[in-house]
Amino acid sequence: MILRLNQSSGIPLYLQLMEQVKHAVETGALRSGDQLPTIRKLAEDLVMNPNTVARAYRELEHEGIIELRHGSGAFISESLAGVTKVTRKVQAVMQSAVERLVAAGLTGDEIRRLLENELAVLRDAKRLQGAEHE
Amino acid sequence: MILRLNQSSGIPLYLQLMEQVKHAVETGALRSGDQLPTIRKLAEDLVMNPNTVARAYRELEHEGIIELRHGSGAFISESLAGVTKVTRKVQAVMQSAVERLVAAGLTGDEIRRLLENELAVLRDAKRLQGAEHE
Amino acid sequence: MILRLNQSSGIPLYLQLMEQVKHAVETGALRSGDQLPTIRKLAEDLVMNPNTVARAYRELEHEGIIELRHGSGAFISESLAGVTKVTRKVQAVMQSAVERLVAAGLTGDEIRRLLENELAVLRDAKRLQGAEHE
Amino acid sequence: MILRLNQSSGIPLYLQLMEQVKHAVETGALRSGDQLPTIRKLAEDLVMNPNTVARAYRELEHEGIIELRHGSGAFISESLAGVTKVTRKVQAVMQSAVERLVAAGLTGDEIRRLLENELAVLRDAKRLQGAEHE
DNA sequence: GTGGTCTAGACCACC
DNA sequence: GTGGTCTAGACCACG
Repeated sequence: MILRLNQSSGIPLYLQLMEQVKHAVETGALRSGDQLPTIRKLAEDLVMNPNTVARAYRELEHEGIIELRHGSGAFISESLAGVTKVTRKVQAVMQSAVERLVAAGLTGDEIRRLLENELAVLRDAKRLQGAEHE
Repeated sequence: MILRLNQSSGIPLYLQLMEQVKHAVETGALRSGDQLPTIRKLAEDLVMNPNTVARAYRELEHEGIIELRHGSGAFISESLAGVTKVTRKVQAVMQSAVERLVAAGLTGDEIRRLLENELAVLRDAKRLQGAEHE
Repeated sequence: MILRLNQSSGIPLYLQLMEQVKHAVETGALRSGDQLPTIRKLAEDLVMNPNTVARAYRELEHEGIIELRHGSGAFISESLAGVTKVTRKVQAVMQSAVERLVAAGLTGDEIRRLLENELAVLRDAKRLQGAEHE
Repeated sequence: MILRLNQSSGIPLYLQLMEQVKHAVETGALRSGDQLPTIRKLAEDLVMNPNTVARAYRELEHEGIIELRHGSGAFISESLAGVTKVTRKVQAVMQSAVERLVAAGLTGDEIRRLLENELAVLRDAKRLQGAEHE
């Protein structure tokens, strides 16, 4: 699993960590039973405060994505009922769209705004289900 | 111009406002020279504090999107050099992708993570240009 | 007299106008009895609101720099007791300093901060007399 | 670092604060990595509202002068690319000029106008580079 | 304990 | 009437 953290993004580090673990689970890069790095090791590797890694792990546990087993570490949960499987086919849809938008000259921020706008339209039309961060 | 604000999203209201104004400018809903609502009026319409609207306007001015004329109001800048034109064709690309992803059962958050992942891949490949919020 | 106005400077237009008239008087470009342009004409020439020109003239009159004679126009005052004569020699001192600073790579803002710092030091030492804008 | 604020100057407090921090950075009184006082402490020391200090810090961050690290404090940026080094030699140029002008009887305001005039002349001659506040 | 956001309301400055 | 500043204080988010 590749972890890309951006210190100066303004997005909380613990949230960046959570999002990347979730995405890895969704794509199958991380599977039920897989062990995650220890808090201490991850904090060291990513040069961040162990409290921050701990918070990410704690909230991932709260969401049922991982299990914290005292004394032995953090593991991807066995039951991942609510997790959608993001297939390669599905990834290809986004990849293709992004490539066309970048080719059209759009920046990442502009693409994000486009996406948010589409999601907002669907939300207004009540066609979109599930937990939303906004 | 449609303004959709989400009080419970956790995203600062002034940022939501900024993003929506930027998107309106990118799609051409707002054009150079157009006058924006006054701070007080917008605050009243959106049921928020005038200081919060003022902060959004002030930061949009810093970014060169709008111009604040003391005593006369807020206007879209005449020179919008860095603004990409988001055409209907470009919007259709995103709309189509989102519709397929929603049909595949993905939630908004999952779609956002997919997008972030694609952008991160391109960023690593140094193919993506322009200001990024992360 | 050359008038240089900067619409986007953030400095009030009426103040810019006042400063330039004062400087012209100090250097002798404008002398006692000289007639200033009418409010209407100046507003037209500089593409600004006549109220703004009127305010500048009103405050210059308040400071005793000019006299407003109803029906005939604005004139530089006959008695300019408090006005320091800025000789060419004095101007040369500043010119030489600025040229050396610009040659050293400083921007206008940096030079202004240098000046403010020097003035503050003198002010603290109580060696500087006279009205200060700060 | 010496901070001189003038409550009655008409110049916004947050701007005065920004200018002084910038000058301290330019002269080397503050260096990359140095921690600034916390918002609350500075507000207390200067007898002003924490929000006002926060605004100064926020705008200095926008300009890339400082870095705000959530939960740990404010620090001078590591990369200060655009900052000119104001050496003692350069300071001496301004000091000497100001002393001669004060000796000639000029007030601070008159000296400021002299400077602005010189800068305007150079600007017109397109010899002056860099960000200008006007 | 750090910075960040938001509200409420007063008062000022500009056009 | 417009935007701009400042204060006061509550509450949240981060490390």
